[in-house]
Amino acid sequence: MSRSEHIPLPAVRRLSLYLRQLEQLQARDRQTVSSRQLGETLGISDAQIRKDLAYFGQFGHPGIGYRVPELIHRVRCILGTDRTSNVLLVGAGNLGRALISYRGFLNKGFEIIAVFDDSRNEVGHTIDGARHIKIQHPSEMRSTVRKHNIRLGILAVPAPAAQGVADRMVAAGVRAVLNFAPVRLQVKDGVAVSSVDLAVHLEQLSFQLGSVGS
Amino acid sequence: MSRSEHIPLPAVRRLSLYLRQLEQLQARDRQTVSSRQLGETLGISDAQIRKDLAYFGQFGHPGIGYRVPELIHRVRCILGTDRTSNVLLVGAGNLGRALISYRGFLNKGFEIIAVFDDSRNEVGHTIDGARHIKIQHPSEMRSTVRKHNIRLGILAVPAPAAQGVADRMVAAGVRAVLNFAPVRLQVKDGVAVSSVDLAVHLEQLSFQLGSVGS
DNA sequence: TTTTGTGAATTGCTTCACAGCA
DNA sequence: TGCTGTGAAGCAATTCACAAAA
Repeated sequence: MSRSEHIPLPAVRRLSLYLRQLEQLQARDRQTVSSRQLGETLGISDAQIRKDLAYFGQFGHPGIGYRVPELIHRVRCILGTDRTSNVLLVGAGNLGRALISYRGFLNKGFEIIAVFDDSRNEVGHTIDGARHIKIQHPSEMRSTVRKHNIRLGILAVPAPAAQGVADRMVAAGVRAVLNFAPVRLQVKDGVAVSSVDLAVHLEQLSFQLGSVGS
Repeated sequence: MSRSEHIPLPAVRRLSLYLRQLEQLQARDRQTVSSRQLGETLGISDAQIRKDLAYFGQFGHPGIGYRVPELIHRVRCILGTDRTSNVLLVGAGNLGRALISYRGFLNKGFEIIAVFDDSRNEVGHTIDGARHIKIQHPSEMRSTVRKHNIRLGILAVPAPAAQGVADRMVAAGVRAVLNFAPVRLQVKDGVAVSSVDLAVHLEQLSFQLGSVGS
């Protein structure tokens, strides 16, 4: 069962949602949860949840449901967030700074430990928000990636620079890129890209506004 | 053909990508483009593009392709971005400020014209970045929404506050919400929600890292 | 009972392949 | 010839429904 029989990407995305909900349940000292209960808050069917989890193994207990702490551990292992990953970020503009100071990353298993920007007046300076991260010049990227075993990079530069920076990141050894630029990135096989595209989100909402009619 | 025969949501999302690519082509004075050419840069098949566009009408010219300026106009009308929409934003923290100063919105047909935050030391102050937007208290939301005919709201507050703010936005008359909080928002029928979920993106990438093996 | 895990049925989306038009 | 628009075919994802387990 476990891996290899081809897992739908939507199932992986939902796994993240399950994990978050499970963490909330754990915070309330809930010991077990059924697929139906888990799905209710998330608007996902019980069958969907069981099938999603079954792609990765048998974690449930018939008649009982899923044990919350156990399932949290299993899902974290599946997603690879059972240990914290070092992350780099390129682009110390408004968005980049907002991401750096975003608290949510750390307890999700990600830590931004290096920031790059090529503009003169940024390099060498420290980010305002607490943790003393010095902004480095991109030329140092390769050595930093090796030194801290960085596999994931966040791309928060303007669109015209995005592909060039992505190439640099991949050349430096980064294997997964979270892209905020409104551009389709070309990367070699074995490198994963996930894009956050604000225009697409806004236009999708705008379309839905038109469909319902005001 | 046009509306009503049920349009796949993925098709709407791709429409945004087509539009962006078309705008780039127009900037290079390209007059026409075939579905194959349009798809090449985006990694989308020609048949997919023709089918997506056919959900909304017949815009192409056999033997020629699609006329770039014409198709741009048509797609903007479909998405509802042929005229600029007034947008409000709640949450003047790091992320909120980054979004306000983000240039990309305006020429995509969206303008943030009102910002709300309930923390004492924010209300009344002006956002640093250029355009003199005063931060308002949420109690003024309803009147501002009516006054400026706002239908779309951006939610950039911490998770625990998100549902409450969403309720307030909907009560004020907002019909579409772009949500940045890691929470499943409950809204009444007729209100559209689209969520940007960083944890989901990061965990998806983390999973893919594990699948390929380092 | 309750609830899982899973084959079977179904729904939805994408690709194929070709008639028709320029 | 080149290219669109579209029914038919194929594939992928979701839901159904039930045997097995507690």
